[in-house]
Parts: sequence; C-alpha cells; structure tokens
Amino acid sequence: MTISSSNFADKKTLIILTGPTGVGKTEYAIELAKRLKTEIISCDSRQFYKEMSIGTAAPSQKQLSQVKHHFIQHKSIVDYYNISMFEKDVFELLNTLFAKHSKVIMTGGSGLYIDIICNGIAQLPDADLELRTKLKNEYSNNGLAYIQNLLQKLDFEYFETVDLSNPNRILRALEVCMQTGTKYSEIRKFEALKRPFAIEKICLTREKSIIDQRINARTDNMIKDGLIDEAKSLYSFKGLQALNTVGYKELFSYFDENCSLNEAIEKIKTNTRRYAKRQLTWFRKDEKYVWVDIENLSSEEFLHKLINRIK
RNA sequence: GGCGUCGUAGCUCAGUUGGUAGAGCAGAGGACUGAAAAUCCUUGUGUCACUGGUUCAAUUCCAGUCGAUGCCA
Repeated sequence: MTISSSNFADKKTLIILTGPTGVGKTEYAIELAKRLKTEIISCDSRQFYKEMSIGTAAPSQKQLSQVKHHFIQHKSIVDYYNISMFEKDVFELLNTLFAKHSKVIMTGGSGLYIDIICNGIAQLPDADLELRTKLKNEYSNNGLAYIQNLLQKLDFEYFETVDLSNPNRILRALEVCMQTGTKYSEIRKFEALKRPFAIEKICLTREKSIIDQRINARTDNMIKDGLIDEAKSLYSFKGLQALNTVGYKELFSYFDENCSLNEAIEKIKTNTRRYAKRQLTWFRKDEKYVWVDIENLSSEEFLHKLINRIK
C-alpha cells in the first residue's frame, strides 16, 4: 500500500474513506478517528435520514458514542435535501473542525457526494419542486420522445451530449432551462475548485465474492434486527425519494403482495450487490484513490500503515 | 408397475414444419454534478439429458436408457 502525499503532515487534510457497501467502512473509520482524535463526516445519502436506521446500516448508538459523527440521521425523510445543501453544510462544519483538528475523516459510499466535496458544484438555483412534478407528469403522459424534443428546442448543446434514454437527466435539464431561462449546458459549466485543504482518497475493498457474502449476511441481520417493522412504519411515505432505497422498496413490494417475503429478501441482497457494483465503477474511474484490500488486514495493521503516512 | 408430460445459457422458459438456437432474470463492463442506495447504456455458444437409429444433415423424427413430474393401478 502506498499513500503518497508530499504535504500530508501538518496540513489540514480531509481523509476520504470510501468503498462498496458492506465492505466495513464504518468500523475502520471509527478506529482511524479514535487514533487521530478527530471526528467523522458521513457522506452516505441514505444515512442522513433519522427514520431509516436499520435498512441503511447506520452506525449503532455504541459506535456513535465512540466518535463524534456528523450528518448521520440529521434529516427527516420528509425534508428536501440535496448535494448542494450537503456541500454547504459540510463546508460550514469543516471550518469548525479544521480549527480543532488537522485531520478530518469523511466516510460513506455516495460517490457523487464525495466528488462534490472534492471538486465543487455549479451555481444553480435550488430545485423548483412544483416544476419538477409538472415535468414528471408531462413525461409520464407524453413519453420519452416528447421530453427529448423539448430539450432539443431548449438546449441543443446538452441534447447532443446527454444520455437521451435517461429521463432523469433530460428532466433535470428541462427543469433548469425553464426555471432560469438559460441553457442548462451554459449554466452548469464550472471549474473544479481548489479546496483549501489536502484530500487523501482511500477506497477500502475486498474480493467481490467476499463483499457478496458480507452483503447477504448483513441483509439477514437487518431482517433479524427488525427491518420489516421499520419498513412497515414508513410504508405510507413510500412515494418519497428517500424511500426509493434498497431494503425498503423491496419490502414495500412484499407489503403490496407483489412477492413473497423470501423473494423480497433475495431481491434486497441482489439489489445491494448491484449497488456495490455501481459504486466500484464510480471509484475505479477516479485514479486518485488508493485501494486497500482489508480482508487480511486487522484494523491495527490498517491503522499502522495509514498513520505512518500521516505523521 | 401402466399411461402421459417434461429434460435447451447460472435460474425461469421460448424455439427450430430437420440445415447446431433466443428472451427475461442473474452475472460482467460502463455512464453519471441539486432525484445518486436514484436513473440509464452495453453485453447471451450453450456436449439443446444420455446412447443408438433414420437422413446428405438430428437439438428437432424414431427407439431405448436415466432423471423429474402428473394421472391410473
């Protein structure tokens, strides 16, 4: 393992500890935070929500009591929250944290959220949710070709580069064009920002077959720990984006009698594996990541290697 | 034991009026900047159960064997 950073020591550093779901980020981040006597920022887009605890594998009360965590269950599923708000929240917090600590840890598996913190984000107005709903309805009433045509008229440049089969991309572009009166392709341009601190990117990993085993076991444990009741209590909110989440949507389908409980559980495992795969695709693309296979590395050995670099 | 149905990709199954076969799911790879645990794209050669027979040619027709399943005894 090589973690290279010329100015790592004595410098404000954000240590990003990511990896596919189920790899063991939470435990390793806590061990590292204890050793560095610092705090943890979560960048997990589903652990933000206080109502979703079991199904998102949020850190336990015991884990939370060991190290101060931020952005874990700080929002409600009924709140609107997005990457821009997250970026703002994180930077406000980092001002405080870097005043006390030279190293701060950020852990979680939401690749886009990590990238926003590292590179910044274009200046756009906040989403107009009424307009979003209206556009969504137009899409479901008139189909994909209709919104494609609309985009062709409003922003030809983006039309030519966007993935035209992806309705979400098209809808977002239309939303911005209509809301601002400016082309999305124009307004979204931005230069990657230089952050006033160093960033170290570490991706924890294990063999895929082992990740799969861990995902299966974790899912079974979630069921034992009461995921079904948790999902039941959130059933009436199933239309919310926060609940378009692995572990919940499959159980909602079971509650709706579209499948058996066993089928739902298998589907959770499958969808979690697929999520882990998409995460790995995301992380592979960013060559700044140092990959650490932790399968045969005790947390002590892991820390030892990491800390040697940091000191 | 008798009669019938079935045995095709990891799974569920199509199909070939005889010219060696294709969907869905899974798996694999990829995209991604205010929905991101979301959303989307690409990707299917397998002794067509086995052994014989008929035929220029059999996964397809015929016989037998094995396995599954149903009905009758």
